[in-house]
Amino acid sequence: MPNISMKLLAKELGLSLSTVSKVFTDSHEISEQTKQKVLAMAKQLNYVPNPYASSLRKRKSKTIAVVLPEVADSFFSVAINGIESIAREKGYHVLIYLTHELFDREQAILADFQSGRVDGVLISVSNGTTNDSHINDMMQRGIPVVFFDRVCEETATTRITTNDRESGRLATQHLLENGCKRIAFLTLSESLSISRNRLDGCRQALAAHRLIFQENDLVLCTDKDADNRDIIKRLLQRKDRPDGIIASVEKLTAGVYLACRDLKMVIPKDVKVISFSNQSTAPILNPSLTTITQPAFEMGKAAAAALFNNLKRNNQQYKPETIVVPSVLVPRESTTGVHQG
Amino acid sequence: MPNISMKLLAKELGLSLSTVSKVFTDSHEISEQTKQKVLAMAKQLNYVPNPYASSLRKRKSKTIAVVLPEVADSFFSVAINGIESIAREKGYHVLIYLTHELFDREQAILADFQSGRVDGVLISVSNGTTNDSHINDMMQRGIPVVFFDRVCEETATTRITTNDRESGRLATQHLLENGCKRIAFLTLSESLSISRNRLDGCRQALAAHRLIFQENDLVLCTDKDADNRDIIKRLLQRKDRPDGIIASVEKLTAGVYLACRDLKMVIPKDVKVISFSNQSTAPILNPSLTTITQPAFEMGKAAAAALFNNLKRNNQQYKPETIVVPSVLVPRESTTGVHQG
DNA sequence: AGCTATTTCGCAACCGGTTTCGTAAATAAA
DNA sequence: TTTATTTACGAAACCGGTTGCGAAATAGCT
Repeated sequence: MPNISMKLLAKELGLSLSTVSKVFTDSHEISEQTKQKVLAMAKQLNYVPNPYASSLRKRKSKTIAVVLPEVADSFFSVAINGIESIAREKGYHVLIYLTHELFDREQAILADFQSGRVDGVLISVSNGTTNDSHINDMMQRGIPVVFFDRVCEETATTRITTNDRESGRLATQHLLENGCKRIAFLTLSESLSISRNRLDGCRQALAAHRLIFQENDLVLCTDKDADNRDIIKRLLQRKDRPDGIIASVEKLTAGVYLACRDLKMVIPKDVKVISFSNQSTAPILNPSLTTITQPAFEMGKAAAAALFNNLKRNNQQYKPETIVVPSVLVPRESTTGVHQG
Repeated sequence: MPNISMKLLAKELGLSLSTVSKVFTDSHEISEQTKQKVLAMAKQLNYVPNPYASSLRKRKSKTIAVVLPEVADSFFSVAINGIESIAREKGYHVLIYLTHELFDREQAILADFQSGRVDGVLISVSNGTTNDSHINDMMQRGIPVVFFDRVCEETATTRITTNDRESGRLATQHLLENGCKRIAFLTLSESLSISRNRLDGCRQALAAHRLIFQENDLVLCTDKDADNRDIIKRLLQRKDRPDGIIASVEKLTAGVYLACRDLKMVIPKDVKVISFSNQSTAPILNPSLTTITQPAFEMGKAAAAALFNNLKRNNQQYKPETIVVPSVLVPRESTTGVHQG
């Protein structure tokens, strides 16, 4: 049995195809009476209109794409929830794509969107993204793009970020206030906007305390946990070792804890640790982990909401506005030594 | 400027629309020479065929749906990676939908798929799913469905699970071998297949040791962390309190650790803890957490692979096969007291 | 009643590819 | 050279809705 089409529905009702179609677009041309009749029959036959036929004619897909580096990180997991929640509200569908931090894959994914597959794109750029021409191509084709979390700052469109610089500042200040004299900053990338901004904030805070950031305290880690553990161990074995560590991404936390364990160093006595993290296990780590927690769900929602705004006014000119959803610093034992609820 | 269409491309080349189309389907009817010419021009003009026009005519969307309870859990996050990796390999696109554990939302989502939006469905059923008629509807329409992780055992289609029962047995046995006399089993749902199976395994292991499971040692938790903390505290304050706890889902772990902290009970001395979890922080918890780790990535891949198999042979009859990807028990301090790497 | 305005619906073109079929030219077989 | 095949391409129908426009039916008005 072929899926029932609108044509079939029309024949069943003794109406024309166009009349039935107009019922579904809720056209004023159709009387309330026949609308009811059609809707009733549709429900009875379990009819669902073919979205692709509609997309073809209307040149709208009612679909957005979410392009992410990966979903291993708990930030993106939660962000997806936020995105999905408002997409569903608007009756949109969500396609998901992973770049695995590869620039060429990111380009290939966006290139496919030239086809009209999606009406808009939400993107958190990959680690290796060096330019934004693929993004601009999208927008020139009339497909709005909204950045979230990992943004391209030069690109003229809406950006949703958290207050990365401010958070970096706060994290550093928090360490200093808890007695740290020398702070190391762990990062995965020097090019990513969020990393740069967090580091900038760190530098600012140090400067405010008349300290300057030593360049060898900027530690570039890899995406392999085992390597990071070694890298951090070496950091902690230096004679001028830091007494405070900022892990600028969630996945570096484990390396710090394990390195300390290996070296029999005690957090926070020997070294204090603060991490940019959304992990729900932060309170039950030992010691519990002081975190800068990003508002992942809210950022997801804000990003989707902004995209739908840009979708509505379909001019090609989007204002390069940056919406900032602030992170919160949650102090715990790893910096304060103080145990709390 | 309208997006360039195949018709435009054809005109540009002085060829007919159908000829150009046949180039893209790599038809034998077209000479190698003109194929090259068309492809070259297509690349030059940056032409990407409209997927919806193609879907409409071919009655294939090259798209699959992934229906999940939520992505807050790290299991699903990683599973998505597995799914996406093989979908991309096959040239398929991935739509994602969240049920938020609501049965009616799950039904509504699947009902939409009657439209032909997707060629196949990967689903992990919601907590509240009580029957499988919506799944069967899908399959009768010729849309294959593959379960993963949270399956419906009665439904006649492919299922990807981990060895839940065996793992429940192993977890229990592990606790017993480490000296536990009385074991509590924390769960979120009594209806979910995975919970039931894990519990069954637990019962089996106890029986093998000539112990029987006390019904009040089955503790039903909620999805609110604060409540769970209290529930677990009450459990640990009973005079016949357990000396071993199995958390059958990841998100219950925090409750156990916090409850113990509140009561000044020491893991593993006072109570040993094992958790079904994929959290990367397990090794750095204090004490480090013994886990049963599900092979999330492999399950995602297996599920997608199975779906594509069912997609290929497009008969409506799918064999109700269950593919089991085994979990691994990683012993750590929370049960053994022994510190390791 | 006569005439215009409004409501309600059907016809047909259209969205952008896909595919069947027909045909002219090129090649092979007789 | 004639006939049978094969090769290479174009015309047109089609997938399943959407929409502009025209026409019939009804309502409103003098």
